[in-house]
Amino acid sequence: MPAEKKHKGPIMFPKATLERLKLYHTLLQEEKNEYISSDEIARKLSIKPEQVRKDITYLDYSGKPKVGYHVSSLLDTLDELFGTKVTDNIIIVGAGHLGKALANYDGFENYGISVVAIFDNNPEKLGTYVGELVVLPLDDLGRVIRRFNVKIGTICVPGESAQKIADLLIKKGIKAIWNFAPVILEVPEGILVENEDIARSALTLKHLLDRTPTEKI
Amino acid sequence: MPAEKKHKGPIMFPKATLERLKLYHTLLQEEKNEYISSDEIARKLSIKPEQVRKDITYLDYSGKPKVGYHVSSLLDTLDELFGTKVTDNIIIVGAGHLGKALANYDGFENYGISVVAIFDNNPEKLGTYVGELVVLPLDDLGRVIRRFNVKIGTICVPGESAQKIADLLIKKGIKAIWNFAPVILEVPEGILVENEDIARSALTLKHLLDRTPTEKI
DNA sequence: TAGATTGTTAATCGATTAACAATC
DNA sequence: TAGATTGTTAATCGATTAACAATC
Repeated sequence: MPAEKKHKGPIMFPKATLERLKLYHTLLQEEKNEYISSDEIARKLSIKPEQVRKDITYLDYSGKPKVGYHVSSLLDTLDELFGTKVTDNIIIVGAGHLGKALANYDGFENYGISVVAIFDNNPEKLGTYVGELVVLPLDDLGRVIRRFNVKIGTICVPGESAQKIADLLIKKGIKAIWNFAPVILEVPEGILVENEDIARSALTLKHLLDRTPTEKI
Repeated sequence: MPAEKKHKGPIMFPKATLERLKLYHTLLQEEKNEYISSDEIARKLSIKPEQVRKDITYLDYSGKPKVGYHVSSLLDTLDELFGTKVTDNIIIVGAGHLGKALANYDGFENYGISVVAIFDNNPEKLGTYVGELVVLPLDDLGRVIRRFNVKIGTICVPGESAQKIADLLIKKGIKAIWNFAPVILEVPEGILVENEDIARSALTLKHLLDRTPTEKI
């Protein structure tokens, strides 16, 4: 059936809009007042108020003219959008400093993320505790993924082994990879990858910093 | 002097281009061959080859028709752009799990980042070691910033105290903030903020995952 | 030379902004 | 009601893509 373009179902958000919606989410969580205006949101994020209003039109939500947006119900709408009230079980592969920090990260609670296991093949780490979790061998991956219905796998291993781990995770049924390793992963179609290489993100900072006009002496 | 629009000096890159250039940087670091084509870069990143070529025109670099881009010299150009060969000293505030993981992160070496100090005001942490660094009290901030010419301050404290720490860092002379706390910071003009709230970045993953067509049963 | 690949210009597309209408 | 703020439409701007010229 051609000429059938607009179908019901998941609305696609412009990527930039989605990024801003995440920032609104953070901002609203901090907000103490009952209502907030597009002007105030914009000011705090250094963007334009019409941008904020436009972004919000993508949501199934309306503000009140003359009053602003009702903070808690806009937050509910965003929680719905991101699924933060639905808990997703995730696993972490790699019990190095970063893997351990993530396993212990308490910020996940508010976001519907629960770390159910951490894996490592280093015999010295196997069986040790990371918070309340015991470090498990990779052989247990499949079992844990099935048992906890895990869709998201977090990669915290060195770059050299990241692709191998990605392949393994996918083979064991993972649908999305949260990649903290400093490499570009190749994955089959349909598998999501979210890159989170921490050093790479510092590049933006370094780039902008170096270009800031030099101070007068 | 009006009508003077195009001035020499730092070229401004479109934000999206800059993001991709970071990915090219990562990709080229892994590349074993001497040359790489725009087609291959595009394939690995799931983008279009003309996008890659266009992005590269922003750089002071030319490829070779019929051959491709010379990997090591393109990498040099990108290193120059991001300043990865120039070491920036950074400090970390907050010696929790994440702060400690960052202090120990060995991926920074390749990116021209050196962690010179970690701070915390919790008396139980003061004086303890994080890798080779001793946890220092916030009172030492100014001294360390001056001594090591620190421009980048990393915030790894809980959301509640993040704004206070940001204010303090700026007062002590920091020019850029790398913010791992789950809040939006307000800073004076001229101060850079790079947000890196880890849980927030999981929102994208959750959002997309929830919208993936449900599997047939 | 022919062929492959880069580089560039023009066309298209999409996102942002401006202007203003709607609304409480 | 008047005024403030949202919501929407149209204009602008910028980024992506397509087409093709340049080049080795």
